[in-house]
Amino acid sequence: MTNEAKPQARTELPPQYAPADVESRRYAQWVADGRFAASEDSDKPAYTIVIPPPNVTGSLHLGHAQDHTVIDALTRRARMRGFEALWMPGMDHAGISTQNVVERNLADEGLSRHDLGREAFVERVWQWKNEYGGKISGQMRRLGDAVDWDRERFTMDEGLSRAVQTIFKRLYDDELIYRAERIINWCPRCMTALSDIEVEHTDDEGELVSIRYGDGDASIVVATTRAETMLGDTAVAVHPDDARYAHLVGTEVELPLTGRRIPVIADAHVDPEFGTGAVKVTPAHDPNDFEIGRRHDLPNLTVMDERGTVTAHGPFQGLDRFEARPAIVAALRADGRVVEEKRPYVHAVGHCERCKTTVEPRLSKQWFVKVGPLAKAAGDAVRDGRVRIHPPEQEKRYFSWVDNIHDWCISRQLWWGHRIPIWYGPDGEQVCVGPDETAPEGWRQDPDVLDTWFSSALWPFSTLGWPEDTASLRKFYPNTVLSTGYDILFFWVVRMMMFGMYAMDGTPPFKDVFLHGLIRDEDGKKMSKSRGNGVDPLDLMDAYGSDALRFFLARNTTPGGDLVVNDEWVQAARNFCNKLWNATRFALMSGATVEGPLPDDLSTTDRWILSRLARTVEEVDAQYERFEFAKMSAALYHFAWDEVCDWYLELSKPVLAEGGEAADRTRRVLGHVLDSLLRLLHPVVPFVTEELWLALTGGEERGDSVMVAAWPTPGETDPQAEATVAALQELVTEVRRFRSDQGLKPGQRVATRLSGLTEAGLAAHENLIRSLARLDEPGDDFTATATLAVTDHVTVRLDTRGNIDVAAERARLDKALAAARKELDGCTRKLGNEGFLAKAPEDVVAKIRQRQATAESDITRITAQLAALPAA
RNA sequence: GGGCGCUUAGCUCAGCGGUAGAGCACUGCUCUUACAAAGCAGGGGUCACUGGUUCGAAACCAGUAGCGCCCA
Repeated sequence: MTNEAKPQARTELPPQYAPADVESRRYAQWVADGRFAASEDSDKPAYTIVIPPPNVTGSLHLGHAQDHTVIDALTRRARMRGFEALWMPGMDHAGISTQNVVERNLADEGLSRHDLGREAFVERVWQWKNEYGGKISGQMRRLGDAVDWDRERFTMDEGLSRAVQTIFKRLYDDELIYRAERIINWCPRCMTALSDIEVEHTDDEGELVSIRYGDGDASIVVATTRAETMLGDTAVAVHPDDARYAHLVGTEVELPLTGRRIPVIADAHVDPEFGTGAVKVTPAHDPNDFEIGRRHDLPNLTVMDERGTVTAHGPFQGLDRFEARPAIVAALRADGRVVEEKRPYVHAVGHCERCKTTVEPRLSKQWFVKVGPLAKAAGDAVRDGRVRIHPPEQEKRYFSWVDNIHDWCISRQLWWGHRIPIWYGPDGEQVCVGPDETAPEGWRQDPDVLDTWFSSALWPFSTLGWPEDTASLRKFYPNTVLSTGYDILFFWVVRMMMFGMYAMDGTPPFKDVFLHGLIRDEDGKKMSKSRGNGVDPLDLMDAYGSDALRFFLARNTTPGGDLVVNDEWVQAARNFCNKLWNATRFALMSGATVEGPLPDDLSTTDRWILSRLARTVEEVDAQYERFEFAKMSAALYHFAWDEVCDWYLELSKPVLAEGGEAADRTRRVLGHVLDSLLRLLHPVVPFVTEELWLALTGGEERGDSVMVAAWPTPGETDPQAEATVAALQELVTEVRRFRSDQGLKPGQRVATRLSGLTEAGLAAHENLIRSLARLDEPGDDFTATATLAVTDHVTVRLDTRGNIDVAAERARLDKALAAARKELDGCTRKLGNEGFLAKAPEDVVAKIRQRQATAESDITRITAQLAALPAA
């Protein structure tokens, strides 16, 4: 290959970036080259993040895309910084939702899971998983996720199931798992127990009915929103100090409609201020009443079955709970028992997180984790700084939860999931069976399965081979960072903390927890399946490219902050990718190179851009450390667009056109700056940077990749070059503003005489100034028709040949004068204030004095210009 | 009911004691050979309200109003 041929080939980038031509090709190449694989045998320090396992039933939404962008950026950057970076992929089995989906499919065939039987049904779910579970991995490939696919895990895999059984057995043996009859949240539609946090509370319109129990002097009025539960009342409770009812405590009243007599009891938990101060007690159908019942040895009378159908004998038997309510109120009314009815009465009602059905508190025998000691350890790990939560404000939520935690109901009346490893003997014995143990002959296994979060809680180490002492586990545990939305802090993060520390000898599962916000639609509403306002990330990627979506997400990801989706912003991110594309295209056309060391004796503008690059590297590193993705992205956006493209490339054009050694040096600096910029951007926008970096460096033939290029380190800053270029920018901008105000066409060149450049330190840059401001040298017939005094030093005389719009110029100067006067007034007022002079720090006073002086000279200069204007 | 947080330009947000900022949107002029998915220039804010602290408050304190989230 000849030297001439190569640069020629390198200029052949099309004028627009076409993501579709690049993305799938690059991703396939990365996978083929094994770029994502992490090795436990590596000498490099480990950097580990596990994917928050998506539900196998679903597909990724924008919230996942945001989370994946963050994780991918962190791990890609870690890899470039020399870490053995592992991003662990996988999915969870999503017990309730998956079972629901498959049951719905069965229903279409007119079948229920009971028609199939347990074994066949579970087989059916596996079939479904194998058929449809692939959608998510396809989405991840489109997003560019650099996950180690060879390590992909599923919570129902054999190894992970073994981990579940192992930890269950350990917790059971440590008496941290127990079975008890309690009031739990029951979903009558899913027909299973739910944990507290799987219940969503909303303010719903209901009714408040006041009912008189007993008769005459021995009557007492109670209020309820759930009249149908009165069939199961076993007491009426009042506060012990409530004088109104003191005479009734210890007596019995007749329960309407049933003829049963129930006691009036005194309990300190009754609020005498609420309603009549007397409450009906239904221990089998309300958690608070259950506690009262326990304290007073009341019978638990269950009057509804697991479908929410009334089972109490009598006229209401067989009615659904929502039919029974009006029927019972009507009967009470007919009986003269209803004292008052409030309708609508707004109160908090619990709903099943998965299907939104109203949750029924139900007395039943379930398995629980005793979380007290586990939560204590999890809280301490954050309190003593072993685990840091970003942003720190979220720590309060974390603490309030681990400090006030309730035992965790882990059994679910489902078939899809990890079956509880407890076996019952013929005489009521029970045994917990470990992974390599078998239950005694003839014993029966508990029919229930475990909450999905029980297995998700093991994710940071079960995916690495635990309970085996694997090399992977030793290398990659604890994880470095855990990134997820703040909405699942309790669902998942706390539980990983509890189980991780329990299983791994007190070592927390990760060092940093990064919590980002939720995605909202354009109206600011939270995106959710039930609202139907979700956006498919694939649609946005199809329209604008993966990098555009990723850059948009990164640029709007703040610790704890929500993100509003707007098509125009994704478009703006797409435009940014195109800008990068064209900057590199220009560089290639200009012969930019990455070969050899940076030359000495660089020009001021070369030193300036290198100084700005150094500051950008520092800024990007600092923001990454703080998980400030928005600020990190903004720093790169600003550097790339405003400094490299808008100024450095424009400043380079005349130098490159000139040719010679100066041009060679600039070609080298240009190559260096773009090389560094592409590396810095790669973790966020992997595809376009790979394509451009390979083109710029010629790395394609070497089988190279920006993925494994070293992360830039900050170079020297050059304050002197920065000051000079700042002055140059001010001068050029001032001339451009004048031109624009005067209505001069952008391309129109204007003969101009510049004076005072030497004093301003800009003498060496006159040709650059002329190039950027489109100013020609004055000819023989030069006549200054307008004068600009830009700073104290520089005067610009322009020959606009009578085209001067005096009114426009006067308006502009008047405005500038007003601003300068306002500034002068402010400064003078401050400096005339003795309190300010006496108490303000010296540097502040000096700064104000400086500003006062500048304002004064501005006023003098502008006033002179105004005076020099021809009369209107 | 308890707790936490928010209120700054049309939108989304940054700034958290010392000249009110960014991106997008908007207006004007331009196809100036990297890019019209662009360039250049510009307009736009009593920093929710009321008090207080301070030489100085968007920022600190107290209260008010509205909004949001979490937990019960």
